[in-house]
Amino acid sequence: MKGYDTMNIYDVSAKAGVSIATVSRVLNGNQSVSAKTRDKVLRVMDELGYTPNVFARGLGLNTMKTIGIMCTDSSDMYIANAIFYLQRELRNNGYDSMLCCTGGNLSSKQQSLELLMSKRVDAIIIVGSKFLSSNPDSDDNRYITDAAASLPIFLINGHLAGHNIYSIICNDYAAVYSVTSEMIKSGRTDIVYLYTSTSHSGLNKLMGYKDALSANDIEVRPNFIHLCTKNIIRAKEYLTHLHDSGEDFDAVITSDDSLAVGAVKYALASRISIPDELSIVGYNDSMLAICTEPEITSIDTRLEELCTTAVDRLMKVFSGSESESGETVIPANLVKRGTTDF
Amino acid sequence: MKGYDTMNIYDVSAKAGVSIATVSRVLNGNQSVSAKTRDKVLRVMDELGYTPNVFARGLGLNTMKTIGIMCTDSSDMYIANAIFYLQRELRNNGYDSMLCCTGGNLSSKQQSLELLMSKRVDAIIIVGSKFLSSNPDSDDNRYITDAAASLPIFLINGHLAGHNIYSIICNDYAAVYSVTSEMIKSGRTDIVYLYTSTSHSGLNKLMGYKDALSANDIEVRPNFIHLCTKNIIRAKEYLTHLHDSGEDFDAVITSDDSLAVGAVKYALASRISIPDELSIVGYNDSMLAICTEPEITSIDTRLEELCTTAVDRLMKVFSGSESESGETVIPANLVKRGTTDF
DNA sequence: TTGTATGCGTTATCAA
DNA sequence: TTGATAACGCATACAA
Repeated sequence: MKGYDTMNIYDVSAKAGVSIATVSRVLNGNQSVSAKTRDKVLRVMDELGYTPNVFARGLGLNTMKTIGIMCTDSSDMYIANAIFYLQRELRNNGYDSMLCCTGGNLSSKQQSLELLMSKRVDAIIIVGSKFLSSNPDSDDNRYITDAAASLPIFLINGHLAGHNIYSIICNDYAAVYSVTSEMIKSGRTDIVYLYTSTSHSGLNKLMGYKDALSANDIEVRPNFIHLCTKNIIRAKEYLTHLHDSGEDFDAVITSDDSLAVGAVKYALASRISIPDELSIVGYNDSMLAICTEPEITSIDTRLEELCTTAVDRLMKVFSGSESESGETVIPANLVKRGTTDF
Repeated sequence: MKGYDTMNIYDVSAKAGVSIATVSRVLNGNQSVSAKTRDKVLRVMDELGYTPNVFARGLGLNTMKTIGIMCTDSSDMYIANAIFYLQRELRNNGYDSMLCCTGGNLSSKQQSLELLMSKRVDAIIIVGSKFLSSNPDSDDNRYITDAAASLPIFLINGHLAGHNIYSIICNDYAAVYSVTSEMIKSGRTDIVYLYTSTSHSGLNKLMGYKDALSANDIEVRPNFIHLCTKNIIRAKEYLTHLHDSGEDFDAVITSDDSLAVGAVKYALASRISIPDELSIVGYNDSMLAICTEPEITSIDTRLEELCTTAVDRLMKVFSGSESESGETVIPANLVKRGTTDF
């Protein structure tokens, strides 16, 4: 007993003694069906275990009520959470989702997008700023703007200009600027910045750090800024190296909790007290932030709001009540824990 | 400029001066087309930017080349990783995936399964033992065995008996039995076991712990076994409580890395040295295991192998070369780190 | 309120 | 090797 049953609208119509048009009307909640007829049809559908065939439906309507979700790597905790929220919200609005994890390779991204489009998804949501090329001059994002001619493209935590392209982003610049300023106000001056990515979002954060220093007349020191891979070990190693080479620093701000964990591990290994001698700030407020002792002060980027907002806007685009492309910005939120004393 | 272009097989046939049947043959790589005709058709397709309509195709073939993936919560790191691997493997085999995160609610699970089936997915992969009801006597898993009448159901890290149901699981019992034995052999006798779930897999692990104790003539003490939610804090609290109530223990084995992190935090807070005074073992070998200082010895459940094996078997089922339902068991692997001294 | 007829874009069967 | 044509299951414009 394999494969789907192949009950169709004709079977229902025959058994119910009505036309297929009437069955179809019942199926689609059309009002102009008498209650009596409707009940009969519904009863027959139930008896027969009938389920409508999505292909036939899609053929006429040319939509599957399905949204494509693309990301580079769904095992990244931040992205995994986004997928969860998006999927839940879409479902609440009667849409399903089809997931594509592409990896970092450009041609693989292009291929995935083509694949989703060949499945006739109704829109595409791209999660994570790393998905996009951060070089605005290159043609590397061209395939996305091209696709936007056919269907709405939403970017969660990413930015791309273009018609039919919608960005929902967290105010990363303001978040880092603000926490850096607070750090300075609390008396720290030698603040290291560790980051993971040169994406649009990554560069915004970095700029927030730099500008906050400048605004307080603190010199921006190149060796206090370091690009790590998203990796606990690398962060720990770099700080150890910095320390061993005689540099003094009393705070570390990071673009990801994993790097902050690395900073904590560096301090523990070097017998440096947290937060007295070293203050540490993470980013994303993930589970990693509460794994260490002390637990890590972290910037909550309000991912859930980003996702619900994206789906809300998408539904508005579908209903025609929103047509303006552009950015929606959501402010971040600082969660204070044991690695800071302000 | 919205919506998909609607080039079809007729446009191609007209422009190429052949029948739609011939176009279809070219599309499907049918051999009985002359090279000359094939080239012409391909050229026209390219010029027109034609892409076949999946709905029309699905209507005839009744398949979308899409696999449904179900889980309770894709933001769980273990599951997020599984989704990543599955999606990659399926893609390599020409299949796409449709994700459904259901939450823990039974009716929501049933609804999701119906939804996936209504989209005519070709098979369903269920990830995580928590998805299933662990009560074999209840009818709570009935909807799954029913669905198996229509399409193959695969379980990653879950078990359910039934025709057309395939389980790919890690040998959790053996893994915990083995690490507990090793712990005992290294001289520990007062071993606490913390676990997160009473799923099939969860109970197997617990049994491994109990049996290892019994095999070494060590008493199984009820208060040394504790069910936490998957939560760092709860684990820490319970151990603190145990310690404060005067119980002596020299090892903690857990069913999840998060609980092991809690154990480490307990030890740090109570100034108990690791691993000298307290030895700790985690489970799943996730990123959490390397967040703490010292890093946590953890059981690698070979999730990637589980996933690739599942997809391999699925493809065999599709090709008809595998028809036997049943379990595939993959052994776990102990990754030794700083929280143990054996 | 209900029914009839047609189109949607393929694949597959049968003839030529 | 090709072409004509019949499914495939549904939605919908138009008739009744």
